[in-house]
Amino acid sequence: MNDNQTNDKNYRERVYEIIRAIPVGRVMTYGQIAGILGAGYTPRTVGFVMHGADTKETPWQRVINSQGACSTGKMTVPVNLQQQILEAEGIKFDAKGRCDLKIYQWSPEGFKSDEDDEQPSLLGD
DNA sequence: AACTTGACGAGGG
DNA sequence: CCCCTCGCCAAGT
Repeated sequence: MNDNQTNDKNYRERVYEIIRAIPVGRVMTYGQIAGILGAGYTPRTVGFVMHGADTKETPWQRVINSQGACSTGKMTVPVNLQQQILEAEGIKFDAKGRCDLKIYQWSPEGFKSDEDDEQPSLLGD
C-alpha cells in the first residue's frame, strides 16, 4: 500500500494544516489556499472543506474571501460572527465589513516562497 | 449515474 | 465603486 496517497482525499487535512499555520491577526483567502493545494482545486472546494472543518481545532475564522470580507454565507446570523472574532484578533474592518488584505493577508513560508513576509505595523492611525 | 447546491473568483457593464 | 454573470470542483440527494 502506498503511504503517499496524501494527495487524494486527504487534501482537506492539507487545508487544515495551512489554516492552522495562520498566526493571530492574519488572514488568508480561499483562492490563496486553493493555489497552494495545487491545480485542480478551486476556492469553491476550499470553502467546502471549511464547512466540515473543526471549529475547535481549525481557526476557520482566519479564512476570508478575496474581497477581504467574511463569507460565512447564510450562517452570518444574527451577525457576522467571523468578523467579530477577527476584530478580537486585532483586525480592523470598515463599515462595509471589509479589511485591508494588503495588510492582513499572509502567506505561509513553507508552502510558497513569495514576497510577503514583512510585518505591517498594525498601528493604525 | 445525473442534477443541484455551495464558507469563491474574475470579468464585464 | 457596485451589481450581475460565468466558471470551478466537490459533496449531497
